[in-house]
Amino acid sequence: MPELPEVETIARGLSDLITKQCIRDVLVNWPGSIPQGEKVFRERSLGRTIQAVRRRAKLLILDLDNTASLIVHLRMTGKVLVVPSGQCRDKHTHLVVRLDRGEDVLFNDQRKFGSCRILFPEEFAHWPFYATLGPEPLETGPEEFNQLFGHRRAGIKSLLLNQRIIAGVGNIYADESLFRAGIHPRERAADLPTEKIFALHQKLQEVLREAIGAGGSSFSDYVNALGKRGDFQESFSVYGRKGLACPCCRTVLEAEKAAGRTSTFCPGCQKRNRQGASGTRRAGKQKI
DNA sequence: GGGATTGTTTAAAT
DNA sequence: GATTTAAACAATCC
Repeated sequence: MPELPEVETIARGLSDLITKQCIRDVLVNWPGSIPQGEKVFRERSLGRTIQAVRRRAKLLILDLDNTASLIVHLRMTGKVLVVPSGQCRDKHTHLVVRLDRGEDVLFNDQRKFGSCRILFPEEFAHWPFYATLGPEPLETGPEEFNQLFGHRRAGIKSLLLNQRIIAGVGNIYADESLFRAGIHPRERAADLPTEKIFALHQKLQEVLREAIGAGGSSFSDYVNALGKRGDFQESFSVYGRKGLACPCCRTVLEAEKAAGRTSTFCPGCQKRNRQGASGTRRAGKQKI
């Protein structure tokens, strides 16, 4: 749910609220939210000042004045909220970072998949997940983008979702950018003409920028650091709209599994390159 | 209670 | 051996 635009929105809001504030206390309600354990987490954060808040991929990163970084991965249902100290605590609030000016930063996660850790630069750089992330889509030019995808035989959607190929894209923005570029989600990347790859690059950047401008998407329960919902769900063309009309050609939208995830697309606007044309013809061996 | 939800890892297949 | 696919995993909701 929180993908690049949502995490970016949280980071920007959080930056205004907590930069230059000092961490006075840490309260742990669910130890599973901090894999390093409470002792290490407290040692590395108590008395430290938050110098900057930023995003990389879907990671929210708070840089501390001891060179360490507090890194939050929201996964499915994670939220980070700033509230007046002691307020608004519910059973899904797993971690409370108490600041020195009367506010708490809450880590709230209904499904407990998210996590928070504090890493020093050396550890951060060698964290396998971080070290293997692909480039930021908004900082990638068309030629580089083409090199990431052009020769690969995997389905285009699974590549978009692969954080090692390109970072920060999830199911929403994969479906929306494929629709805008007129590409079927199960098309093999290598079968796409270069112009289509360029189109995808442009549309992906476009949809990400629009979503950031709208404060992210809140089709379910996403909220930013102030508890405010985003507006981009109003602009979805295909995501979550199976059975409804394509906003472009009015064809009924369909859904298929691609890379193990539901993928909604328009059969009219997103036609397959070759395979689809002659039905189910298939070369080579075929088991009965 | 089965199925869907998510991003990521790991195992298996090509 | 590299690339790709599928299944597993976490917890919860409907």
